[in-house]
Amino acid sequence: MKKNPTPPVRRRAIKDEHKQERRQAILDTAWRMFQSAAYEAVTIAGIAEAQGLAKGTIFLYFNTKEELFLAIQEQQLAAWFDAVDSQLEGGAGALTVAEAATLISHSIEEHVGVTRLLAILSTVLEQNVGLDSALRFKRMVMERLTRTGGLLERRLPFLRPGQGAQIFLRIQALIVGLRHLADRAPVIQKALQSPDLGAFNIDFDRELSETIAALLRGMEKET
Amino acid sequence: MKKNPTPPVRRRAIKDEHKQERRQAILDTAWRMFQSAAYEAVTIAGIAEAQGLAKGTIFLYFNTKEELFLAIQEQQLAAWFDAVDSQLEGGAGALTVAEAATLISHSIEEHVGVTRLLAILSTVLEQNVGLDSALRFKRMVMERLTRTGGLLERRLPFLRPGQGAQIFLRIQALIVGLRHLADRAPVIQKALQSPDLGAFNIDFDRELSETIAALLRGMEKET
Amino acid sequence: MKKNPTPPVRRRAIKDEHKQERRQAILDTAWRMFQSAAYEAVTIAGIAEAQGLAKGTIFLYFNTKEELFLAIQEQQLAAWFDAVDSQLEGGAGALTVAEAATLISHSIEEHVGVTRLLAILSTVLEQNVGLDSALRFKRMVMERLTRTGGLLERRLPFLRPGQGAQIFLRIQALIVGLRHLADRAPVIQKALQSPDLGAFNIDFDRELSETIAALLRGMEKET
Amino acid sequence: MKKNPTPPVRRRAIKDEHKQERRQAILDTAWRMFQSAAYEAVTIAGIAEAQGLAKGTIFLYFNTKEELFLAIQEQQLAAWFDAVDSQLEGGAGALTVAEAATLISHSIEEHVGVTRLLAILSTVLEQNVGLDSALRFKRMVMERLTRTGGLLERRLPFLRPGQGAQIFLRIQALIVGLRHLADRAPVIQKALQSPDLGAFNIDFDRELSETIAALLRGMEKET
DNA sequence: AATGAATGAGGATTCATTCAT
DNA sequence: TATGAATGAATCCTCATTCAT
Repeated sequence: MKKNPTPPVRRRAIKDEHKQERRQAILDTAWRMFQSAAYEAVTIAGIAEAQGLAKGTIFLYFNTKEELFLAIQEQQLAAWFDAVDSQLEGGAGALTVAEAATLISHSIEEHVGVTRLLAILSTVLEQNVGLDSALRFKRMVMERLTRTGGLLERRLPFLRPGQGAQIFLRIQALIVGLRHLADRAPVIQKALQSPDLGAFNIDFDRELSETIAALLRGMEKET
Repeated sequence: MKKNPTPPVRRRAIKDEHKQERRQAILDTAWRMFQSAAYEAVTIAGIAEAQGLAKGTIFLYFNTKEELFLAIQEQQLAAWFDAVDSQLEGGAGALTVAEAATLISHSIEEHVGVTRLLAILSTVLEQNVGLDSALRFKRMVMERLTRTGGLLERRLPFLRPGQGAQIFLRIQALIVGLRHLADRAPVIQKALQSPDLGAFNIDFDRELSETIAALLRGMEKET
Repeated sequence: MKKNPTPPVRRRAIKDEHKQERRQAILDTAWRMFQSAAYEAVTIAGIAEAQGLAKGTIFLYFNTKEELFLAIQEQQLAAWFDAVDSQLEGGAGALTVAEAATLISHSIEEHVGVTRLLAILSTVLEQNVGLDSALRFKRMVMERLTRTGGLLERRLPFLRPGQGAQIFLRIQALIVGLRHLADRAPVIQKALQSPDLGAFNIDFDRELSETIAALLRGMEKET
Repeated sequence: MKKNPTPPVRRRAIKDEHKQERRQAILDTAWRMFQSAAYEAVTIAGIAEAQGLAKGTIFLYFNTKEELFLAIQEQQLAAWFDAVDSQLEGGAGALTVAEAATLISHSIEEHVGVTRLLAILSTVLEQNVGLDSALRFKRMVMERLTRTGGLLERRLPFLRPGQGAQIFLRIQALIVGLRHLADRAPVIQKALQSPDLGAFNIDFDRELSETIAALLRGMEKET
């Protein structure tokens, strides 16, 4: 059935480099599938098939389904932090609160997937994961949070040391919460078409942006 | 086998009044069980048994498990709104932002269960309910949100019309997000014992309170 | 597809009597399947299908596959004890050791299945069973062992109190061991066709009978 | 990465002698692991790792996991026969039945592992081996059985030719059966704490010893 | 209205074994 | 010879929901 004269996929990943490639290919496939389906709908069997591998092979690279998606989250989160960092490092002078809020909320808008994963992080992903994976993930987040928080503090001089990271923690909470408000089940979608419920049709991006702005202003004033 | 001359529980709820009683009894039992167990751990079979009913009977009063818990959420949310309302109506003069933040966050602290339900509202409860239930629930929330939002606006004069409700929506998002951050799986719990990760051990109540305060201050300044 | 004008199987077992019937039907089916297949080859799905039930229904009657087979063992063992008892009660006078050995080993020959179950009792059946089932089973065995042991003591006057039961325990061990020697995998079967290995082709019944006889004689002499 | 000037382990076993060494090393490791874990818990991967080899390498020396353990059983059984032989050859005169029973049961007590392997011999080990391995194993057992049986006949003059081997076969059955009775699953362990079931808590060594004695007495009397 | 027996979908995971390198 | 990456078979059990009684 398969007659590729030149098989596009390496049969065996012997070298570390190739193993990394394969690991990444699995992550990419899973990530792609997750973007158009709910977490539960993305099965290991599906990922394996889509990737041209056997089910068992997936488990050579990830101990559990949850660890696989935690690894995805790790990368996506890192990508988001990268984006924010480069924005914050892009300039030197102090930002206005409005500018900072826009910068952050824009970066989030461009990483929608992260927010969907974030929304199931504690209830699903972190539930079936080894201590190693958990530690690795949390440490990565902590590190980036500290770093990016520091960068933010530099651009928002009213922030006291540590408040940068704290803001991002609060923003994370906001993201999860707003994701929940914005990702509505079909029935809810339908219900909210009722004119009297229009106010529930919130715009995730806009609402996030404004709330972040308010939050920053509030922390500024606090000083 | 059981020949109670005066059965303590009504066998059949014929009159509407009795049906309501039974419906409420089911809700109360489920609510009680949920307070000391995870949602998944509260099974229909368990509720039925605890209530002295048959499994099938539960489904005469609620179409799905999710509708049952949505009804609970409706009541608990109403109770919370009641508490906030009475607080806001208790006084007349303008509140400081700090006072308002304390008032709100205290009311939340006293309704922990609500926040736990809120955290699974969109991902679980709203996923398997009928349009009727969804509409009814959303309408109730909208109504209370508007009302309580109005009351808040009266006590925080810097708020523009509609901002009161908006604040509560933002707080809802915060609650969900912070719940997720605070309710950690055992592995995560263990991981966070690592000294370098201590900053992740957030105190739900305290963090919520402070963030609400910052948010209110920010919205005040906005004007 | 199924158009039985008069369905041969009751659809729902409401009355206790019918539930017992269904439970027994499941046991009978599983037992029948076990007699022509290895334990692992008898799957719950297979039993359910053969019985015209859904998989889940089996679990209404038995908590685990192992409990199901433990229940079978309970019945089969009881049947064997019944047979031995009736033999022992059939006469009154003292038996010779040879007569007793023959009586017992004959009864075993007529209950081959019991010995096959006995052979997997501790390694398989007792591994995934609730405390209740375990207790129930062990108590039943204990009771019958005591009873039948007592009967044996009456017919073999040289036995001291308690030795009857002890003999049956030793016989149980012998059965298990000889079963293991006699139930050979196909390769072993083939290997034992080699002339120099002929002595390994033991005859379960004969060997059991003779060993029991020797054992009884030895216990007689002991006195 | 590792540049040991004098590698402690031979990388490649070219000469037959070295192959034997490696084969034996694998057996020793597996045997050591089996002594503190259940058969299923001793995995090929585990053995390989403990031995510093790759999984695949194990299969260069043994066709299946079962053949590996059959080879272990072969050696351990031989060791046990050696022990018995040297005991039997140690003296010259006739033994009493009690002395013989003690001699044998003591030798078994000192080879607990053998009895544990014996208990899974026919149900597990012999199920997935090649004809060659099977033949080799059975022939070895036959040979030793004959030899040791002969030695026993010399020390127990009442035994007729062939009865020595027969006794050991019966003892093997007893061992298997008593192992099954003595090695109880945790639930069973718990169940047997019930006072009325105390009689099931048999002492393997003691029971084996007494039963062997009875068996020998019985065979003596038989003559 | 109440019961509770029956249903059935649904999926991760392990590990001996193979075989490309 | 050695490696170790890849394979893939194989199955129990839960529990919300339905529906015959």
